[in-house]
Amino acid sequence: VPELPEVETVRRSLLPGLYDGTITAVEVSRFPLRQRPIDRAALEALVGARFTEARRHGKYLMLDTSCGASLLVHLGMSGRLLLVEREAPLAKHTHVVLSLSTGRALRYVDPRRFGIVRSYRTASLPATDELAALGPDPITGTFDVATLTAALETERDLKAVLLDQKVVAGLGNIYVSEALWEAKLSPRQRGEGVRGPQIRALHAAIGKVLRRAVKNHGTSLSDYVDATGQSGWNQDALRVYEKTGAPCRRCRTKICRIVQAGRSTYYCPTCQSR
DNA sequence: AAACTCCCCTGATCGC
DNA sequence: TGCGATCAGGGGAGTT
Repeated sequence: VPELPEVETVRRSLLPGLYDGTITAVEVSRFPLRQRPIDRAALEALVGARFTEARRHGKYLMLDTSCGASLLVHLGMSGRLLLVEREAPLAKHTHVVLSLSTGRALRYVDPRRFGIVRSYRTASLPATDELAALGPDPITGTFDVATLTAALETERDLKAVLLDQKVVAGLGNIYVSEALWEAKLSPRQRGEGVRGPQIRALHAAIGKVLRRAVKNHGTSLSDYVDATGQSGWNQDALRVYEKTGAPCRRCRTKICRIVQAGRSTYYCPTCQSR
């Protein structure tokens, strides 16, 4: 499940090599990504350009090029962005290949096709359907206690608020559970019931779990790997996610799993009681 | 506004 | 050994 730390790890692992050479060819599969056909012509317009910057906002990667267009990538559930030798074996479910003059290739692989690979004018990226409504990035952006406080003025529960990409961009199912455990807050607590000190604790917890996960090169629970095919090791640092029945590290109570909005939430019923 | 349901999609897993 | 059902969760869309 690629969330902010996994996408950031992909971004960093692209940097050795991404800016070298120019794009020489584009190939796309016949399958749609997220129910929309891949825009072959828009991607082919990148031929001749070179990558100049690799940026990230939440779970989105923005790869700027010298022609004024950017590649916008979202990994969805099962997406992989790989920078490999041109001749490396082609993985099943490879949907986009950008060949580089260096003999390498940027490949997008996504079995479930929930992801996005699109090209936009760099200047228009902030106004795109994908990015326009995104909340601040909690690592690089302006996600502060005041922003979180305002977002918590709601009857929605904490799980729903933190998963909402309009509130803060980059948290997914894993890191919401982890941040709420860190802050000792119940995922079922309503936003408006959270008081000042708890809001500060939650804000700090979000930063802490995300920074730790980035340091650990992301969480490789199922099949997440970076752009060079390397796994992360943050799964060894998880406190609650997929830890049903294991003892809470703080109080030894067994970790519980509940379902909220059709998604699993893991938490300690004792030290996250409110 | 927010909750609800349904949908997309493949691979792993499980029961028979 | 295979085969269908179930589950996983990133989103979006439509309805209440």
